[in-house]
Amino acid sequence: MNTSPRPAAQPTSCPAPAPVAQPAPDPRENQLLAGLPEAEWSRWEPYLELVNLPQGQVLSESGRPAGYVYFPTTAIVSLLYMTVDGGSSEFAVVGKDGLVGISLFMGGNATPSQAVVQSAGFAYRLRAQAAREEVNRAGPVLMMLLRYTQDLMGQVAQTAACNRYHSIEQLLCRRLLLSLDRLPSLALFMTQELLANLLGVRREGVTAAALRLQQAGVIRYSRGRIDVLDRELLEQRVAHRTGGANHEFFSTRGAPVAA
Amino acid sequence: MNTSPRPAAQPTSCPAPAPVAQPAPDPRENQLLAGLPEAEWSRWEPYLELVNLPQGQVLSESGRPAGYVYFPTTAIVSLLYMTVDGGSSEFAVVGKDGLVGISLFMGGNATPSQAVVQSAGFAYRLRAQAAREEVNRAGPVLMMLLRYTQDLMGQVAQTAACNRYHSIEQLLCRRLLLSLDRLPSLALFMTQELLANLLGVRREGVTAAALRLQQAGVIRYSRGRIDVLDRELLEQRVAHRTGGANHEFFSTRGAPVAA
DNA sequence: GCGGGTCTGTACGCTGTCGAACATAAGGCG
DNA sequence: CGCCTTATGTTCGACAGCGTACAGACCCGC
Repeated sequence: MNTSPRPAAQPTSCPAPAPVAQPAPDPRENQLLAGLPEAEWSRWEPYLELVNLPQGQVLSESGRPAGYVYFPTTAIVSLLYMTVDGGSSEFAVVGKDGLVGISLFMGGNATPSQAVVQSAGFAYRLRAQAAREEVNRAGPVLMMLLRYTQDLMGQVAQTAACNRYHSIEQLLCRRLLLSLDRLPSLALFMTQELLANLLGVRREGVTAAALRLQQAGVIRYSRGRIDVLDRELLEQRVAHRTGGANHEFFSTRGAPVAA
Repeated sequence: MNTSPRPAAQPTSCPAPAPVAQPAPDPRENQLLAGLPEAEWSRWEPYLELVNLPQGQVLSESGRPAGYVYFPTTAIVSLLYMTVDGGSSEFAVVGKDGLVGISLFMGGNATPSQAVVQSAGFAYRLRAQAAREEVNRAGPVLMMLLRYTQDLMGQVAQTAACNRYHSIEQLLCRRLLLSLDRLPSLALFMTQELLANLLGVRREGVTAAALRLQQAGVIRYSRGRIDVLDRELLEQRVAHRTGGANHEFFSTRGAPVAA
């Protein structure tokens, strides 16, 4: 059986690429914001506040209510389920495809979860109060929020299934793709240790899997930097049953949310 | 590594206790319905339709939209994530504490999931259209739906974590408790084969775990009937680390939803 | 260019789970 | 009562992942 949960996945150290890239961050890079009708968008725009999220920052915790809803553009955020003994397990990944802070506009949040910035970058945030008001309007924004929530649910359900059936290598491939889908480049900045914590496996397990991937020419990595050389191969390995039939398994990408 | 997903968990055979018990089913046994304010409740009551759900019935599938939202009272429904090769993995359990058909009032449902009646019983159902109209009112009903969705998310996230860290015995204990929390009695009607499919493990693994539980006086079972003798012991075993420190782990019960 | 911290690679024994195949028991039904 | 189906129990070898411990490799700062 699996035993101790991995330590909490908030690396105090991780080789983020210095003070992060500085390109102009357009709020509409976030797909949810981009999908808003003009009317709602112009109402919101003045209230959106640009923030630079350093890797490791905690955006929300189960106990106290976070004051903002975050719409990442270049940042990536991990949603972690916290165990009683301080461990954690990632159950969803949010990037430019989504938003952090669902619990703000859906009633009480009793789930021991945490949102931690996993990859430094930019996000736009909105005061919780503003978000709640939008819910009461029962307009397109509410629909957007509901659609995204639905999508997130799908991602979490898939995570549950993967956690049950996948090998470490498969989990790793899937996780790399989750980040890849939310970044412009093919370079990921995360150590094997961090990956192990997110996936809930041993660091050595990640090392072994990463080695295989590197030898197969799928990725190249060194000290916290991972370059994806062949995305297709990566996708194949998620589905690939190592021994046995070669059927597909889980699709990796979440369904596109905002049109 | 884990390999093949378990076969789909829709047992064509399962020793349900004949034509099910026939007690008078009060809609307000469902906690969500019970939590509605008077105004909403009286608006809804005429539209609620009592249905008797046989074990194995599929309430909704990813492809086609189900026409109803179901509020179980005595029935229990499994939410299953479907894999591409026909396997399935349970990611949530819904009983009198919740509702089936979230995707009806939240936009597009791209998740390959299925809602299957796991334990025969009664439920009240409402036409999808009626549910959608309530969302647009942005009233207490919407709040109720959002709160429950939030709760469900928590349950799914927990399932993901459990699937990563728990042993078969722990998974089994948790699953028994999930059913127990949604039934009036201490008798569960499910074969080890069915349990194995829900949990995503081998039937033999369930047999071994169940044997240990029986020998420890936690449960007693025979051919599809499981009697829980000591619920507390069951709860302990979910958290219990077999070897090593004895800290708690995940709480089993979902947070109460409707006040 | 030397030292220390961090990230990655390797090894060993152990246990839980898997796949497969088969043995026993408990009900249902004719 | 006896047969057949279904549920549960048992066994065996294989192997992925775990815990632990340690060795190299790379980077940074002094």
